[in-house]
Amino acid sequence: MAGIKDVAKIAHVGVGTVSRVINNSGYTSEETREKVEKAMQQLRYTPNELARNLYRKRTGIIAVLVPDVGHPFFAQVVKYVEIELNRYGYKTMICNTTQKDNNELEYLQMLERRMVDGVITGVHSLDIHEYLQIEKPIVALDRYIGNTIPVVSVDHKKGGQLAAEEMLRTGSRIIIQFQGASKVESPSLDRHIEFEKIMTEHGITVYSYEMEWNRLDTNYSAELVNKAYMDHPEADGVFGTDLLALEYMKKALIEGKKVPEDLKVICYDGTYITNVVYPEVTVIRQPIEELAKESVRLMNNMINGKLYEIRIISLQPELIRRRSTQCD
Amino acid sequence: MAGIKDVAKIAHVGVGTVSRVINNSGYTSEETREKVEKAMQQLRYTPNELARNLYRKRTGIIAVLVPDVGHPFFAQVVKYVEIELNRYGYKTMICNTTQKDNNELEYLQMLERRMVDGVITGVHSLDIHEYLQIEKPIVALDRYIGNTIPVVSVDHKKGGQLAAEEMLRTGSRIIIQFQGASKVESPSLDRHIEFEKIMTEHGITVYSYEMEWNRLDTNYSAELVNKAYMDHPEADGVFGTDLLALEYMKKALIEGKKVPEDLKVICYDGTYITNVVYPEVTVIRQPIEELAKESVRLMNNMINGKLYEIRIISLQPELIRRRSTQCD
DNA sequence: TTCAAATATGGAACCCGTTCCATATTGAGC
DNA sequence: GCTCAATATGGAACGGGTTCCATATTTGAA
Repeated sequence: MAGIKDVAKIAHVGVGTVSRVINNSGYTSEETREKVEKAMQQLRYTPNELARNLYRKRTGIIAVLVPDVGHPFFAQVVKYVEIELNRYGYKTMICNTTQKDNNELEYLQMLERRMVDGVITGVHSLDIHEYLQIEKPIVALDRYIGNTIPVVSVDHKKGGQLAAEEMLRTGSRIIIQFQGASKVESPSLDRHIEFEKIMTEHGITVYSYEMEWNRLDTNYSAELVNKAYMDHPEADGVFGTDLLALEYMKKALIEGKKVPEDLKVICYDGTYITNVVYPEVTVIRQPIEELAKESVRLMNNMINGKLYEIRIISLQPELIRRRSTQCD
Repeated sequence: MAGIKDVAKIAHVGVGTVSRVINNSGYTSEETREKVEKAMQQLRYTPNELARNLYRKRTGIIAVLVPDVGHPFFAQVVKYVEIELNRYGYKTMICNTTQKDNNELEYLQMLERRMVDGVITGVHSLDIHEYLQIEKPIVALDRYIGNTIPVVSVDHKKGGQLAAEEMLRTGSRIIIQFQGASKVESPSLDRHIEFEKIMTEHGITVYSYEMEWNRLDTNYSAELVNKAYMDHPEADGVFGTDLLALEYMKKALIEGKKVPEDLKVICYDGTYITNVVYPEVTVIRQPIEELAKESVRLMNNMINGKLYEIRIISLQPELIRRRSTQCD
């Protein structure tokens, strides 16, 4: 592979001059510039980014950690984060953490090894402790990690409230709720706490089913849904993330229930999969694009030493009312 | 940041010795090793991966190019490719190419700039020409790019045949088909050609609707589906990729049709979204995991200079029959 | 005891760019 | 014609590792 020295030799100039031509920095005469450019073409020279990065102490790569890129919610998150990172000139490295727990640690270490300039993490597996050790740009998506790491999160309490109000409006009496494991401290639990609180205050029964994190495989959710259905076949409302709520709705339809007559459905997340089901479902749409935008903005500020907000940026979820919560 | 020299100084040894301890290479006495390790801990030393990579001329990063990570099919592809790359010790960089066309070129250039060791491409936007210029490890997913670049693809002809046979079995007479733009030479077109061929041979009418690549947004597909439905409301069968076929089914259900009585549905891809709809749909499942495994295996062989198959590895799609093609 | 092989270690050279410093030349202003 | 600034250029030092070579010491077999 041709290096800068080869170019310099062919063009009869010094390496510094070649570098200046490549980077358009310092002074170069038109004549020299042409000689160098000709030599570069002749040798099909491409600068070695690794050498540059070594000197510049940056790679322009941001690692994005998610439990499962295959999951519609995280797929959307990754998509928009990638687009946004790209706008700022960063490359996106991704990491599924579901398979092996220590993956997360591995990627955090890449920060210290200087292979990535920052980490945007949307996972919950690792002990907070590990994060706090690292004094490098880290942004958390929807998770509190100590007081030093900025978090971008959605106002899930509001989301739970929206869902609860909508459910109350429909007059449902017995509701199945699917939520993440409560042992993991995640802002997303707020919606379920709030939902349950409001419902209970109004004398509505809520049965909550917890789903383990890191168990995003289809069989597991199918089993959970079946169990929930069988436990309380009299339920007339369901609230949960897209896949679970829809799977529950499917189960109910198979069992002969009618939606919305016998069962009201509210999906949390509102990813594209909610667009292809019938009857059309009411969703609490998460502001995924904004989540991505904010997290990348924060990341960029951290990297460039600009001021940034340490604490939660609460983005607003939105209720989109459709047929599945229509009454009469 | 502490470097290897600092460690060497603290431990009163040479830099070579420190390097040997870190890499467990060459000879080191137990005593020295301990001194060095102590010094490393004391300084919280972490080797700079960039410097290593510069010397080793590799980064261990593979770029994965897809039109849209948010799309369920590609999300699955990326997921399994990432898992597989991880097994081989590589990191995954992703790139959505939908937004800007030149992104694809940009990532190809990263190969030459040595920021990535290889590219696995699942996109169709760039001129083949650009690819052929590059003498670096490239693996194509489901796309022919010249004679030098290995391709991993699915036996789409077989997929089309499976769909056609199933559709014939149901006795549908007028079928709507959604397919990618025919101007892009993609193996995936084979399924539609084969499907249409077989159906036509049996005197069945097939109306094909082409979807532009790089238009994976929801509105666009909704419009296309509406148009298809309105053009031929008498259709009694639909065949297309998950999202389009399901969206069509939804439209039909809204319009009062019954599935499978009035409309048979076959989804191509069979991603998880087909698991949450009612009625349950028949799918031609693409072997995404195998696709990922094979492409990564090829990539690894290319990188390590082992033998690898240049030509198509045809993986088999699978018909999974469900309610949407049930007759009586 | 002797000598080759094994073990141990330091440090220079290298990977491939970028930047800085030293030096040279040109040109404008007086 | 002289001076200072602007322009131009080469090359050493550097970034932070790895490897190789030279040299020193220890071990084991004869």
